[in-house]
Amino acid sequence: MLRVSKLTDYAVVVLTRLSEGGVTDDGAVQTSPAIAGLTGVPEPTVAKVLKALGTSGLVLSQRGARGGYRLSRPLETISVADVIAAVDGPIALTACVDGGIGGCDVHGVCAVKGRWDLVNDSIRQALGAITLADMRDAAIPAPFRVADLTAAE
Amino acid sequence: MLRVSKLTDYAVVVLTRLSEGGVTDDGAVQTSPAIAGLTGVPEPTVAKVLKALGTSGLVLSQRGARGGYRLSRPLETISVADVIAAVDGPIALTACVDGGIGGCDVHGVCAVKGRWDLVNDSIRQALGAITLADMRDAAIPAPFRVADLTAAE
DNA sequence: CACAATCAGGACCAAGTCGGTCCAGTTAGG
DNA sequence: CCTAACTGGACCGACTTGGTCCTGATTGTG
Repeated sequence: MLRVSKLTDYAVVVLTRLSEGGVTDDGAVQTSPAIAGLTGVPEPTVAKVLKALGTSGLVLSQRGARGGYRLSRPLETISVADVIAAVDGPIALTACVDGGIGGCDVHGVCAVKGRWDLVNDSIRQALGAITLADMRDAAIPAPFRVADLTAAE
Repeated sequence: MLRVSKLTDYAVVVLTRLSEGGVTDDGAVQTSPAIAGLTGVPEPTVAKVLKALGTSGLVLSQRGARGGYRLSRPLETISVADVIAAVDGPIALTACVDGGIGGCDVHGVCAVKGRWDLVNDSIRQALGAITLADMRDAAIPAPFRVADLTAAE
């Protein structure tokens, strides 16, 4: 099905919310409970997503009292590939990818060694070309966008 | 992780093998056990993959004794998207896609409604542009291929 | 100086899906 | 008429995923 995890979906919501400053724009950072309340996503899940995002450097964290999270970069510079890589790990469609951990069951007759590489590259390229700003704009009214990649079959 | 199922991987192997005619090219069709023996994939799994491929029309089946499977189209005209759609179902990265079954938990505040559409379209385009022939050629020696989509970042 | 708020990192468990197997039925050739 | 092979389904075990919670570290505030 080629699905991305629900966590990635939440990450997009959270990042978009972070970019909008929240209801009370008294400071630069927003807390996990505040974001949870604004997005409707359960608090522990929000915290989990924020942690993964922080580890990957997509958001900056301020610890201690009056702490919270804020974006490290504007939405326009964050690609979908970045979010997926942060939450779901590296983008690779199959188990036997570039590096190749070597866990192929059919190693002797494996006919697909490395074949998915160009597919993976193509996916990475497609995902790297779409930013969160594009996704945000796509949800609004929207028939006036560049339509650069939407000319699919 | 954006992974495709292992079944899809097997499907590529099986289809490639079908295109090569097998060891004994006495007829046009190849049986499931024969393909299993040639690829190393377990026979029941091969049968399952072939069935899904047959349902989608990617392979043609001949029932009865001396029956078997054969490709309905040359590898050059079968895209990765076709295989994924046949084995894993329609390509959609998230639960709430175009049609929208309406099972959104956070329906009231769901901030991603329709946002993934252009991502899905981009993925479909990328996957539709790569044929099984491309993947087959990529596994051989191979720095002399068209390099049409391999110019990723 | 002590307390409270908040992030950090992990373990943990339930649930859904996926991979894989098998069985009964149907078709076609020898 | 019997055998070989596809067809379609049910079925079960295992893995990953989604989600929760707990303990510890850090920092601003009273």
